[in-house]
Amino acid sequence: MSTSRRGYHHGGLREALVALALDALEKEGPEGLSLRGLAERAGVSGMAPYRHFAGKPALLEAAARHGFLQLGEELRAVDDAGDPRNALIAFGVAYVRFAVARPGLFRLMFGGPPPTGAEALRADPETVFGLFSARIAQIAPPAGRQVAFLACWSIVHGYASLLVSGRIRQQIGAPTELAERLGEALMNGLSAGGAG
Amino acid sequence: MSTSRRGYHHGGLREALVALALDALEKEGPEGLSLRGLAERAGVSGMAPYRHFAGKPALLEAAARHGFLQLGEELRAVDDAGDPRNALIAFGVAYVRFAVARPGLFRLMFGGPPPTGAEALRADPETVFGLFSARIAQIAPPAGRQVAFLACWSIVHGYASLLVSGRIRQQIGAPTELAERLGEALMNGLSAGGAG
DNA sequence: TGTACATCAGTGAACGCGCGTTCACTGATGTAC
DNA sequence: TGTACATCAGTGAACGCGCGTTCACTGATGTAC
Repeated sequence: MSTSRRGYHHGGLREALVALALDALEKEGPEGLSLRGLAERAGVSGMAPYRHFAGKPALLEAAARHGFLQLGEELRAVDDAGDPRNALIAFGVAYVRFAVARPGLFRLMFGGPPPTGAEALRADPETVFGLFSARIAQIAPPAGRQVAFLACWSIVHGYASLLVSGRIRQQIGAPTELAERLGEALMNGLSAGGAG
Repeated sequence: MSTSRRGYHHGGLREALVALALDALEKEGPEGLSLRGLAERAGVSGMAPYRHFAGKPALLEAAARHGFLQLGEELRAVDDAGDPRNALIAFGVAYVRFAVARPGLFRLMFGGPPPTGAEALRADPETVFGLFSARIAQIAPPAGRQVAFLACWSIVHGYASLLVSGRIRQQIGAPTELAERLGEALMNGLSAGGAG
């Protein structure tokens, strides 16, 4: 609304700061991110962010939450309730694609304990992974669901993490293609073993 | 040798600094680690570390290398060339045990790009995971080895990472027991699908 | 065994930096009457 | 429609801190002769 008018009031400073944080996350990594730097880039005094965030951890949490919501959307976009096996593989591919496209954000989201330790943030992944759970429930017997869920999330998260931390050279194959093959191998295991 | 004599010369400052770094890694996390703090804890001036390390990244690399060597040892200790399937599962359990016991070190080792980007450090995991490779070669056909290797490393690394970053509550089961079940599920998949 | 000297491993003061955060403030905005 | 006033969203100078790193130095050690 006041976005068009430049002046004393920024208008959408909160959203602008989160957007700049997401940008800086990729350029400088989670460690290099500073509140002052973001304020400067937003064209605003160093104190202005404190109008909108309690402090640096609060801003980081907002950025991480944004990431979880975005990841959730990208998973939903490839979901397929009719073919849960394919849906799970597609989730894995989307997860890896997300991590490779936004390694800084991915590291913020999963690199350590949540910035503020807020319950809400901790719950967010479970919202995202409610998608995983729902598809798993379609293919695994109740007793095997927990292990199947952990297996799916672990293999995909591990592959994404190893790519992002540079421990796997990407040249050995397109990440998304390999993610697909990993998913298939695991699917075989879950059905063969009954995951019990 | 001169360890017993306290005086101008510390004696084993390099080793002492690495040991203190490993300690601080668990108490303050990789981000909270400072060269000055370590020097102070070693009872030495702030400049003394520069006798032994080019700078902070060099010290971090030394600590990370220590971690990779240690992890390699712990994997070797549970190796079993006679039963590669069991050996791989035991590797996974040991890997998870390592991560849970030393989360700070684990995050340093795998949290981001290697501190100095040195080739030697990048190669270290491959030394460690030469163990994985050798056992995989015993159970997977040549064409499927790459995928099988990635699948093993990913599932175990992912589970360890999710535990360390607090995204999985440890209460849902003993980490090592779950690691074992994840390993079994994956083993089924690798043999059922031919991993080809 | 004694001496001279190179080298090694530390000291300690200081630098400049960027940070998160505080403080008291001021300009802009919106609303009640 | 106009005015008074509460509230909101910024300013800008300053604080104190801990950091990595520099500099010129000095005490301890070991070795050649």
